[in-house]
Formats: sequence, structure tokens, C-alpha cells
Amino acid sequence: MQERLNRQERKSQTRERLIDAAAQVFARLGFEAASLDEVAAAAGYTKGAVYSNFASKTDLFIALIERRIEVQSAEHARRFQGQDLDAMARGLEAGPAEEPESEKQWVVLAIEFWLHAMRDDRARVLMAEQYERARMVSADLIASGYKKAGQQPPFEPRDMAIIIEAVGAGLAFQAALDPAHVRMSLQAEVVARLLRLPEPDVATAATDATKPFEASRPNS
Amino acid sequence: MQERLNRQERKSQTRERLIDAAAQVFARLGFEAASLDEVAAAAGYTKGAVYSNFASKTDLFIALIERRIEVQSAEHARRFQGQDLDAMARGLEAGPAEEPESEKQWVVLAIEFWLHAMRDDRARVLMAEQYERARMVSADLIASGYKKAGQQPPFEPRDMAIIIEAVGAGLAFQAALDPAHVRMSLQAEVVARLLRLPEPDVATAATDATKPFEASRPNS
DNA sequence: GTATGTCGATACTGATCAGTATGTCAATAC
DNA sequence: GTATTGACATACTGATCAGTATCGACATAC
Repeated sequence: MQERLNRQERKSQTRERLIDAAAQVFARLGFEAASLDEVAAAAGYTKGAVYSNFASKTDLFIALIERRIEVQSAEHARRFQGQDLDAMARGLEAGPAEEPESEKQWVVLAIEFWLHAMRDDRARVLMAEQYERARMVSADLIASGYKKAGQQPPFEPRDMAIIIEAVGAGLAFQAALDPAHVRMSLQAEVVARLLRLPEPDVATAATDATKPFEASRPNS
Repeated sequence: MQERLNRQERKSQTRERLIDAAAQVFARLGFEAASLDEVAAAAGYTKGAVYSNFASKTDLFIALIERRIEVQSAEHARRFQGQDLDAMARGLEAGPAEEPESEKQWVVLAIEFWLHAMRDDRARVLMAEQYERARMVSADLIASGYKKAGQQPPFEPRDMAIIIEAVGAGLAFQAALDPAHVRMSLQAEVVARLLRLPEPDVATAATDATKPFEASRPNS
């Protein structure tokens, strides 16, 4: 049952298993409330394995998020690269790629890490960079989508990326609290409405298509 | 310096001070990492005062959120009641009512409580009910705003309330990570576009006309 | 006045847990 | 083969902390 592995292979296998277990346990109990004993046990090891692979509890958390970021970035690129606007909107309608349970686990972990990031600058910068990279990828896709369609975006592509992410995150937040009252499918509807330019209302469409809505005063 | 207060007054004063202190300490350290000794000390008491006023640490957290809900609901109603759509949109542009530091504290606490709610049904139901009530108030305001304007909303008023909240929360989430790259003022812009307000120029020209679109470099 | 009950302080307990020190065994090196 | 190194297990430490038990002071009741 147990493969013959050399040191390096076995160590990275242990590392992966610990990270998987940490994802489960941190999501279930929260980072602070979770103990490394429980994480190690969930992976079939003891705490010694944790400290042999990670410098600290926080380090394990960061490794977990870093791995997630890699997976997610690849997934994100794979899913939307080279698509036109309509296809992107339809992609959103399809909802998340994962099963709901796993998806919710990642939402909780992202929030947990966000809170951690509010108090730990290393984590904050890591997460901020991840979001910024994702925004730039999305913004490029959006910009080239509009260019192909020969149309003007209603907001700067970069702002559109921010907005789409915001709507998704904000809906997930509310839906997790109260799924009976909040439909995640609203995200696709909102985005479709924001993306699709030729609206029946000719007068506003004409003005809006030429100039984006003016910015309000700069934030403090 | 210390007023003469009867028992009831003094007790509720103690309670308020403990809740204030808990807001500070929980926001700074997180609910789990914060100790009741520190909360009590921040309020000028000892842990005995906490357990004389609250059944448990969780109970204190819930009392804190309940009080916040009351304040926020009153504020929300006061701010938007009886306004038309234009005025509501302009109200959003004005940003949060509180100073940024206090505002951020409440964002963090709301997220912290949300995470708590993911694992504690009592907290989840409380928070879900709060959001649902706020949605209904907003939906009514939106519905009557459209009725007055003689227009059709692009989404059901209740869904619009959900969306506006989602955009605000999602932007706050990103802005807290990376204020240099995310403008909170996007919320007002998105909402204005979704509401499809008739010509914002009249109302906003006076204040905003001098600021052309220049979104990509927010000063921070 | 005296009695009573309440609020909050003090002191303690039992449990938990991150991190460390050391041991053990297997893989690698020679 | 023997020596060495590395990965993980075991055992321990020091510290923290929620919750409890008890006590004193003071407001209220009579």
C-alpha cells in the first residue's frame, strides 16, 4: 500500500497531506481554534511532522494559501483565456468549478486568511498581490473582449474586474449566511447587465458608451 | 468625576464600557486570540465584571453585534428614509458616515462575526435576520423610489438591495487589503449605473464637473 | 441603624496548545 | 558493511486562558 519513495518524494507527500488536512481543519474550526495536533492527526501524522515541514502554525497557513493561489490562478486562466465577452458571462453563469462543499470551504478559508492579513503584513501583501494579479488578468480579458466587439467598456477594464470580484464575493458572503434568501446566480445577471452595452434605452446607451460615468471625488 | 449612579445605571454603564472595549480588542486581535482579561482591562475592570454581565465570551460577542445592529439600523433608516433615488445614490457617494478608522474596525468585526456565524448557528441566524431586515428596508426604499420616478427597476428591488450590499462589502474587502488599488467610490458608480438614474449631471455637475474621469491612480 | 443582595475584584483550577528537545528508524553515503 | 543524515514520533515545558469560587464593598430595603 505504501509506495517506495525516496526522501524528497516522501517529504513532499507529507507536506501535501498536511496542507490538505490543514485546509479541512482550519476551515472547520478556524485558524486560532484549530490545533496542530488535530491537523497532524487528520493527515495521519503527529505534530513532529508539522514542525519538520513548516516553521510555525502561521507558516503552514501561508503555505496553504499559496498553494491555493497557484491552483486557482491556473484554473482562472484556463477557464477564461481567449474567450469573448458573451462566453465569459456565460462562464460566470455556470457558477464555481468545484462542488459546493469544497467551494464553501475555500470561501471560509479565504475569509479566515483575509482576517489574518488584517493583522499580519506578510499575509496582507501576499493576498493583495494575488488579487492584483487576478485583476490584471481579468482586466486584459475584458479589454480585449471589448476591443474585439468594437465597443467601449462602461468602466475601465481594471475597475470592471474589481467590480465583478466584489459582486461575487459580496454575494457569497450573504448567501453563506442565508442561502434561502440570496441567489448566487445574481452575479451572472449583474455582470451581464454591466458588460452588455447595447441596452434598449437608446439615449443613455449613446452617452454612456462614449464616456464612462464620471468619477466621484477621490477617496480619502 | 465619578457620577452618583444607582445600581441599574451603573451596571448598564459597565456593560456598555465592556462592549466598547470588546469591540476594540476583538477587532484588533480577533475573537479567539483576544482574552477577556484584556477586554476587561481595556474597559477599566477585571474579568469578574465580564462574567457578572455576560454569560460567556461568545455571549459578549453577540451582545456587541446586537448593539451594533441597532445603531446601524437606526442610522440606515435615518439616512435613506423618504429619499428619492438620486438622493440615495448621492448618499452612497458620500461614503460611510463614520471616520475611516472606526469604519474599518466595524468591517473587521462584521467579518469576524460572519466567520463565527459559519460555525455557530445562533450567531448565523442572528446575522442572517439582520441582513434580511436591512434588505427589506432597502427594497422598500428602492421600490418607492422607482415608483415615484415612474420607472421600472432593472432587477427586483429586493435583488437590488442584495446587489448594492454585495458591491459595498466586496469592495470593502478588496480595499482593506490594498487601498492603493481599490477605490471604494466605485460602489456609488456601479449603483448609479445599475439604477440607471436619469442624467446625473444636474445634481452632481456642481460638485463633480471639475473632476474628469481619471480612475487608475487613486492617491492614498 | 441593621440586614440583604448585587456588582465587581481576587485568586484559583483545569485544560489546552505552540513550540522544543530528544529519540528512533530508515534512507543515503562511503 | 558502517557511518551519517533526515524525517517523523514521543515526551515535555512554559504560558495562556475561559470559566469558577469566594470575598468585600456598597447600594438598597426595612
